[in-house]
Amino acid sequence: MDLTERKRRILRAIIESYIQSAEPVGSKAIAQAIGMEVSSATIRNEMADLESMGLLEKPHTSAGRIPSPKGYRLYVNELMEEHKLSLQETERINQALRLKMQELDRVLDQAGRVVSQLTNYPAFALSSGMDRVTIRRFDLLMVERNAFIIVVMTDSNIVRNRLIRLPSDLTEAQLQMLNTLLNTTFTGLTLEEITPELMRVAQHAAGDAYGLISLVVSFAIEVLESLERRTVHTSGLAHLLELPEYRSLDRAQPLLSYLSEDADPARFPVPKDDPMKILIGPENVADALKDTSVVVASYDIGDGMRGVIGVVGPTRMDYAKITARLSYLAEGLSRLFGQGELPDGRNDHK
Amino acid sequence: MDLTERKRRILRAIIESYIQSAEPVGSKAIAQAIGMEVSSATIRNEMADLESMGLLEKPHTSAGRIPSPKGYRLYVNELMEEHKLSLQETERINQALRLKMQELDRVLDQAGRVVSQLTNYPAFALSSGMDRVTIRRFDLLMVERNAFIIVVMTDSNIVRNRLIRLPSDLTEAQLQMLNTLLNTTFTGLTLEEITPELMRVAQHAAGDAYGLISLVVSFAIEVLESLERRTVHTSGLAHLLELPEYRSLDRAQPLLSYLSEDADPARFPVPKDDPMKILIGPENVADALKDTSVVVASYDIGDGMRGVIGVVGPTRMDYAKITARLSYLAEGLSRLFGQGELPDGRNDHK
DNA sequence: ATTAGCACTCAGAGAGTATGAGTGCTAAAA
DNA sequence: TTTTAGCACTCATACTCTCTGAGTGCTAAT
Repeated sequence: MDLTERKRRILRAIIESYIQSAEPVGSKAIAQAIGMEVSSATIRNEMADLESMGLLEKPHTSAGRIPSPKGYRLYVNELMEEHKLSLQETERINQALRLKMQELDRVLDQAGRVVSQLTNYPAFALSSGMDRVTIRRFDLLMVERNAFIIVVMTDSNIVRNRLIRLPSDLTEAQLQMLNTLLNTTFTGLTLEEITPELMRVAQHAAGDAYGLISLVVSFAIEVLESLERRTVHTSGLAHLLELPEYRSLDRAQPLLSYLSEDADPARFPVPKDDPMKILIGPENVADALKDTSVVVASYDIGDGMRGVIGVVGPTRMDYAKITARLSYLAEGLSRLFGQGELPDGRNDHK
Repeated sequence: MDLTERKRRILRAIIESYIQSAEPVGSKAIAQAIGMEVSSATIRNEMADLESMGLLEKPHTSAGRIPSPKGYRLYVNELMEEHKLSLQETERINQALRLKMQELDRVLDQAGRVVSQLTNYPAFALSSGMDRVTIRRFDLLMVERNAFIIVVMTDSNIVRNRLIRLPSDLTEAQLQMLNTLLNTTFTGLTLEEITPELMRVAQHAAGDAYGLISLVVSFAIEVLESLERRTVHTSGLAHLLELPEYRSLDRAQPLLSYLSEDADPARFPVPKDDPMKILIGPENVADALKDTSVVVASYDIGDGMRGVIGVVGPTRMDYAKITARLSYLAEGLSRLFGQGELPDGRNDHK
């Protein structure tokens, strides 16, 4: 059986109605939506066909039809019209980019927050853990006789610092020596390359100052570790409860706990080749997401790394609107990072 | 009518049973809990008295009794026994302090996360915005000809940094000059004291390099602003839904939206004089919290500043357990910060 | 002061019924 | 061959009614 133009129109009308109302759609309503060119009986026949093609489903005999995941897929691939962002929408996103990014101190993670506010769905943001990060340079700044600041900068242009206080005093000369030693011995090394042997070598070279060396190096290790670690941030989980499909706690609970707090980054889908990906219901690998859809977009954060933001919702989510907003935001983020100037001080990528 | 010893025992038994089960407590159950010294009829009489004293309530005629807020208050003040933390519990908290604090990069905010995991209730953490922060020193570190790192340190020993890239090149001498100018002109100033006039003066002094000055100063302003701003972080909101009183979404929804995301710090109670405060039901100012209880504790973050962590839950929350855990954690945090060594690099307080 | 006994209350569960939106099928009309 | 009107059928939902049992307050006896 082939998908005539009329069938497509009907399918699209059904999906768009269902996206709006979350209620099964009946033949009569569609007849009207289509424009009364045919009667509801005809629509019924068509709907029966669409069902046998696997594009529609019936919650029970005497309800209307709802789209199947396959139906949504067809819709997303072929039927869906690009949602044009209104001036207000783009303005709102731009504002979020400008304002929020200045306010929030961990841009990467907090991008998720913006997404969730923008879409009114729960959102997540992944920081893509980097491989093989190394320290490019160390700087030690004397503050008082017994305190100094460590500043380390990685090869991916991330800068981190820490204030260290010491029980004993310290001369400018010592610090200078330390600085040289660090920059000659510990730059350009990955986490694995900082071995105990290396530390022993450093111990020989440094003598008394070895205690200081190990303080600085363990800070460097912390920095490298934190950068290699991938992290998830979820936000707007409460939005889930606003949706009719999650009014019942039994439905909401498992999804919430899947998403909440210390979620495992590996559980979240990431777009591979394309900048954006839509996963509908069972297309998701994770069991907890089998009844939900996920839209993910990635954005450029410089140095060839990509950040990921995504939205989670019921399969009937408004794909057109969400994808439009998400991709606009992702583009904005890419631009922001691509320019080489991060608004926040503690996360500097090129 | 006075509160005899027996009445107190009965009240306590009722409250502790209700805390456990969330079900109205009947006279028979209490007779048993007390030890069968008296019959249920006697308990009923006592309960009637307790009710007329405003310590108990009836959801309806033929249910058992539940404690009133006044009852909880009495319990908390006089009846409650100190909950002794078990070895496992203290160990768990210590571990959270050690481990989590190293992992998480924004200790202050993330303290809330630990609380929520520790108590299984939604939790919040406030960073107490500081007054009159000033920059104590600026450091500029040359990275490449067209890039340098700004490091600023505030009078409260917080260090922040940012990498700046420039379209044009820059000499070491220029940077040196800039450094001196910044450290003579812009240190020790509060946000309000950095006026346009001051900027004009700096413009005269700096000449061509003014563009750089304004870059650095606007970064400093950002830092000062971010420190003066009080922020809330809530976590573990999903725990709310595990509680029987919030199984119905209509109850949970308003509280969730009150707590969620961009909540206003001013809405959250803070302990004033004592290190810990319990607010029971209507004792809360905020309408949305009228049916809930809040336990808040503050901890020392150095430089005379205090952080606040708190737990939100139904009025029947297990005050004994929660307060014990919260205060132990708060003490641990105070110790951690008090030592002057913060585990994370980007938030250095004394 | 305590207790046994008893009538009374009332939320919640379960059963039965009505409602109506929506379907599939058939047979006639286009 | 396609479309349509008509009709019997389905079934989730809402509603009503009744029953049950935990729990109460009161009274009279201990």
